[in-house]
Formats: sequence, structure tokens, C-alpha cells
Amino acid sequence: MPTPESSKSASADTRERILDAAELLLIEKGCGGTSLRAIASSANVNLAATNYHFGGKEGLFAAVIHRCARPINEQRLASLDMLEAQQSHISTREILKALLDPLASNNLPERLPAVMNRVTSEPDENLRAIVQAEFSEVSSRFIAALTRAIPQVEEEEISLRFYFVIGSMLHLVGLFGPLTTAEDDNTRSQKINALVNFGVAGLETESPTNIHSQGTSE
Amino acid sequence: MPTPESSKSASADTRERILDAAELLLIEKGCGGTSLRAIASSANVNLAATNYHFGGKEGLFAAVIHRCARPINEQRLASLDMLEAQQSHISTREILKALLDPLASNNLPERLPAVMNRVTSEPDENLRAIVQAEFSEVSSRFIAALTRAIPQVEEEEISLRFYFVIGSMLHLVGLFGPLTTAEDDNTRSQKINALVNFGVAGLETESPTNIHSQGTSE
DNA sequence: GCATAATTCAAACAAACGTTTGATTGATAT
DNA sequence: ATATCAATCAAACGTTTGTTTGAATTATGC
Repeated sequence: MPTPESSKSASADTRERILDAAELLLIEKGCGGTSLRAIASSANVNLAATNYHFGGKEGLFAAVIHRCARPINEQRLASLDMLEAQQSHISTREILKALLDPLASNNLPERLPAVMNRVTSEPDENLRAIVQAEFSEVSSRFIAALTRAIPQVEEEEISLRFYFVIGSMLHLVGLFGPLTTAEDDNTRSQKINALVNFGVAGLETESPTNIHSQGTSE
Repeated sequence: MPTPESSKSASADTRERILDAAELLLIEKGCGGTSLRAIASSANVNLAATNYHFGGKEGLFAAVIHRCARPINEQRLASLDMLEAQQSHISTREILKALLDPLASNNLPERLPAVMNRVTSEPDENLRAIVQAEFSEVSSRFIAALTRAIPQVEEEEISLRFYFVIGSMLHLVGLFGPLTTAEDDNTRSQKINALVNFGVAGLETESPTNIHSQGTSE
């Protein structure tokens, strides 16, 4: 029986099957909680195949992260490129939408949100470095754009507030759960939109001049 | 030599030493990345002591979480109680300060921020349930207070934005690093203050009435 | 002092882990 | 067809894991 199921290359197929299984298990059980045996079993491949194709557990998860993060980050940067090419002054809202809207579109087959949520809080230093490298360009580009869009707030403060938005985003996608398909997309984009509103207001606010602990809201 | 170092009960002492060591290792290596052997070795106690005093690994980490979360959550609820007793209308800023200021005070010996940051992203369901139970009262009380303070925003939206603040908070305390003592407290309270400003603006903003993707920032 | 319970200890348990090995199968090109 | 390389396989490697055991030690009550 010479593998009658598909005409594609067998090796490329197992590689993708391993990545799919690893991605799903990473989301559900975390990095340390997922064994190569569970991945191989779920992917219906031999245990040794994981080491053969990815060199080891760390290489496997790095590949998962890369495969998830690359398309969505390219989309983010492309949106920002387009904004900067078209108009001289970009609003905070437009920037945040370029950053966050890709999370709501279901046409991307990746599960980056859940993967990111797991991986950004992993204690393993090597994996943290991989994640940071994967997102460094997005961070610096968007912080720069926000600094230009909100001149009344100094850059250091913008940088801090940007990380607040990232934290909100990660916490939000954690609420999405591992599996979100079908009609969840509507509520998903609603929540992303709520995060955009929240982030715009938070980013643009002017800090109180000093430590006036009492500041009635209006 | 009958334990000349202290007059306290020996068993209570080892219990605390185990909790201290587990707390530190949990922060550094995560829950799954910390072995009972490493904890016992770091605490200078026998390996079996961890199971004797806490029944198992899960019971140990539950005790760590409880010991960390209880005092800071009591402080939060006490602050909110005081606000609600003193004044009829409480500002968003006052509520957020009651929620977040305890993170900046160094007089509490606990390391809740880092522990929380680790534990809220743990994939283990049992631990997640423990954490959620530990914080459910704080969440509901503060969401109710915010809903009262910001009547122009509906409760469901307030609830979502509250979790945005929590996400920002967790991401922020992750930047604090495992060890923050000495003069870091200044920058720490500055960043907490920045988060309060950010959260007040984000919570109080009125959502755009509809999908106007173009909203100039000013 | 003596019995009784609580605590600590060294040692071992089975299970699961990541990784490696060497043989075997599949495809490719000459 | 045959030689060559890539890919898959079963099996085992040595560690490390959480937990348990039963004896030794310490504290406690009478």
C-alpha cells in the first residue's frame, strides 16, 4: 500500500501534521505540559519524527510560534505601511485597528491569539526570546507611529501605555478560548472593537499634572 | 543541639520555608517547571515534607496562591468598603486606586504580582479554578462599583473593560521582574499610577455610536 | 520517665520525559 | 535494476518526575 491518501510529499505532510498537533496541544496544555509523545500520537506520526524534523522540543515550538506569528504580523505591518503612505497624520484609532483587527478576521487559519497568550507567559527563557524577536519590529513600529499620532504624550509614556494595550489584548484573547470558529467571530470582532475604543481613550489621555490622588471623574 | 536558632514550632517553620521556596521558584520557573525536589532542596527540607504538609504538588501551589492573594485582596476590599462608606458617589480613579495601589506598596511582604502573573496563565485547570475563586469577590465588587461610577456605560461593557485593566495590570507586573526591592518601588508606583490614568480614561470613554472606522484623534 | 502522636528522614516506587540508535522503508536519479 | 539519500519505524537510553513507604527522630501529654 503506497500511501494512497494523498499525492503530496509525505515528509512535508508529516511536518505540517506535527505543527498542527503541537499548536493545538500548546494552546490547551501549555508548553511544559505538552509532551512530544502526546504530539506524535495526536499527529499520528512516530515519536522520533518530531526530533527528526525540528531537532528537538524547543525547535518545534519555535516553529509553531513562527508559523503563527509571521502572517498576522505581516498583516499588521502592511496595514501600517498603507496608512503611513496614504496620509500624513494618522489617528490613534487607525493605528490600533491596524494592530488589533487582524485578531478578529477569521480568514487567517492560524490560531495566533491563543498561542501568543500561552507563549508570552512561558517561563522558559529561550522561548521568551523567540517570541520577543518575533514581535520586536511590530512593537517598535507601532510605538513610533503612536508617538507621532499623540504628540502631547511623551514617548516613554506612550511605550508604557502600548504595553498596557498588549496586556489587555493578551488577556482578551485568553478569554476567547482555544477553539473559536463559526459564529463566535461576531462577538469576537465586537470585543476587539471594544478594546480599540478602550485603548484609544487610554493612550490619548493626558496625565494629571501631579500627584493629586483625589480626582473626581467629572 | 535542640534547634538553637528559634523558639518557634519546628513544623510551622518548615511549612513556611517550603512556601517561601515554592513561591520563589514558581515565579522564576513557572508551575510546571518547578519540581518538588527543587523546592525541598531550596527550602532545606526533606523531599517528603512537601507531601506531608500540603498533600501534594497541587495543594502546595494552592497554598502559595492563597497566602499571596489573601492579604492584598483584603486590602483592596477594605479600601473599597471605606470609599463606599464615606461618600455616595465614588470616582473611577478612586476605585482604580483602591484596586491597583496595593501593588505598589512595599510594606506587604508578599510577591503577589509576580505570582499572579505566572498563575493566571497556567494551563492547569485546577490551579486556574483556585485562582478564579480567590479573586471572584474582588472582581464582582469592583465591577459593581465601576458600573455605579460610570452610569453612561452599560454593565457588560464595564465588565469587559475591567478585564482589560486586569490584563494590563498582569502584563505590567510581569515587567516588574521577580525581584523588586529597594528603590524600584518609586518607578513601580509611577507605573502603577500610569496604569490608573490609562484605565480611568479607557473605562470612562463613550463608545462611538456605530462603526465609523474613521475617527480622527482630535 | 513513659507512652503517644507529630514530624523528619533516607530510600525506593512506577511512570513519564526528551533524546538517540540502528534497522527498515520510501522515493530519486543514474 | 541498482545505488543513494531522505524519511519512518520500534525499541531502548538515562533522567527526572510526583508520590509512597517504614523506620528514625522529635515534641507533647500524663
